[in-house]
Amino acid sequence: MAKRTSYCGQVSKALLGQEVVLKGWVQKRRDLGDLIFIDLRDREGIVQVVFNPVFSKEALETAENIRNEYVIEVRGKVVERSEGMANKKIATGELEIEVSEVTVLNKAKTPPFYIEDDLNVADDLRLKYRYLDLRRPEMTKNILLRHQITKSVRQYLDQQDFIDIETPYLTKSTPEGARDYLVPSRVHPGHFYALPQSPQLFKQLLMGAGFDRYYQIVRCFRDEDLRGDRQPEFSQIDIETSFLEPKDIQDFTEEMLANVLKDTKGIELKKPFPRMTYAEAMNRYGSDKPDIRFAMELVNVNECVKEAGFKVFTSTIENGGMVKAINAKGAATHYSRKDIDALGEFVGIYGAKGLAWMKVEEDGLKGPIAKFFKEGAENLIKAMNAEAGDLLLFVADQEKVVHESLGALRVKLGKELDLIDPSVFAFLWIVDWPIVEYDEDEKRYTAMHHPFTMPREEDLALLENAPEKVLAQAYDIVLNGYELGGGSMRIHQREIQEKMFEVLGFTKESAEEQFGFLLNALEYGFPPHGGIAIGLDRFVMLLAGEDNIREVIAFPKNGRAIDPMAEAPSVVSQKQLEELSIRTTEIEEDE
RNA sequence: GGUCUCGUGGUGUAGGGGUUAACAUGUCUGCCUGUCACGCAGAAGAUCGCGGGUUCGAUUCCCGUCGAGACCGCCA
Repeated sequence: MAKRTSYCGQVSKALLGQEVVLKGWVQKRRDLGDLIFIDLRDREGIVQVVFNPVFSKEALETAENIRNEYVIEVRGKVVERSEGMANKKIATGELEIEVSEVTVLNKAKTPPFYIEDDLNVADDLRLKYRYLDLRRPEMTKNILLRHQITKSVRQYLDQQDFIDIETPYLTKSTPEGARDYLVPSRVHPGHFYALPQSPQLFKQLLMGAGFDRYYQIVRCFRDEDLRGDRQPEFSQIDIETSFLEPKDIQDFTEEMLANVLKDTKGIELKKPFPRMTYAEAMNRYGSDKPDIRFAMELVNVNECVKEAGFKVFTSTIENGGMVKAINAKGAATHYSRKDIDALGEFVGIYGAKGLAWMKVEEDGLKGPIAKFFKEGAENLIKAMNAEAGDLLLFVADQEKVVHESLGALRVKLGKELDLIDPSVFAFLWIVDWPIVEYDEDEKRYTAMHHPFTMPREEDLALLENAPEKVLAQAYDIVLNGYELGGGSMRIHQREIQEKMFEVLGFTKESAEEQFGFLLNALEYGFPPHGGIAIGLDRFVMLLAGEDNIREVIAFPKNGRAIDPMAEAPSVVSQKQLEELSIRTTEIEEDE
């Protein structure tokens, strides 16, 4: 077997006239009889190779039996295609290879789907044959981009004196947060490890150990239902530092992200990124991860509507709720009555009991409820910054419902009305998060970020009696409407950490049992510290222009956490279970 | 856990109470020396997801089930 001299996709004019050896997969064979063209593909691209009895009769005869996805090796001369024969669609389109020798390295069955971009097949089929799916140039490109991104991140963090340290995957289950993936211990019957939801405690303890600046590109595991931007195992760029302020951490994070954008997309980001408080984000966008690439902000219209005599609005306000609206600019003609009804159903998903609407026309407001607003129309139009052709959409409810429903509607309309420039990367910090929120189901406070987050110094006194008013030294980084990452300053004093556990409903004993090692460590000279974690999969997804993180993970799970290729999860033998002292309650179907 | 949508040759779709189940693409065979969505001629390929019901008759209607997708819940 001859040595490869070039990737197919990297054949260039510099090689003109030279003999090359290429190895790759047959993308397409075009058989014209005594003349055969093959598009040969490898990870870098495609080049056309030509079989002609003038170059080699033997090679032509071999080529007659070659089929798609065969792995072949060709030897031949790089030549310029004759006038008018260039293919502008591929990078190597002005060149081709005159083949003098060909070897079939391996045959291939006809693949279950065609290896091409813009594929239209069921996701499960793609996942079952993921190794074929990954041959598709757009998938190869995504995986290569992922590599470029992690390379850029590592380079930057290394330059900044961060130390890459591994942390355990077999660790301890904790009650807070997501459901854990458990791993049974053979050596200790009835005992289980948990796979980490994040290396949170370990990275804090590394600060306690004095490493000062840590990073790790690390797998995290959460046993929750999947979404387009959520997989049961996912990767974080995990960072922790000692002795820094939130601003320092945000600054180097921005620089790191900006470097990646520059290295991989050639885009120069403006720094610093904008900052917005959590309260403002909820108020203006109805979301803690607003997409600020377009406006259509939520407007509180309580003052404009409370006197109007429209009972739904007035009674909501009287009962402590609110009325907010968004202005779908110029959408009045795009949306029929039926379309608006559909929008009403959409906000219903988020608990809104209805969607009121009015169309703005030259001579005022129109629509079934317009009659209530004859008086205050001017004010309303002004508040909504409205003009003829606009569609005003209102939700009246308790704050949470108003924000969630209108926030979601805003995003939906932003897409439908094509208000979003997909080439823009809009980063944003969300700061001043509440430290806890009240969980109605569990009748207790739960940590909004995590239980180790440091409250603002000035709010510490409130922790005892009004924890819901305490703001955290926490910050999320948002990109194009996705939560890209989040971080915080951590508690480094035992008393405050104990107080926090108390607020979260832990008894002294349970706190000691779950997190005793952390509490102990805090007593041995623990430095002030804080950090951040960036969701790598989402970051790659957004830079790749995809809308599902499956597209940037080599071997992802499907929507039900199954790997259709490896057929995981699967039943295991009775012997294995016995070794682990495990008895299952489900009846196994296939062994 | 909930709501909604979908399940028809390898793949993607159309169809519809009685059909030879249609189309595109792929596959196979033959012809073809400038193709690149090659072309031309021909061929093979489907128990219409599975189970039950209604009916003289079901791939079509109904119920269940399994599978897939989207969203909600969940994801500190």
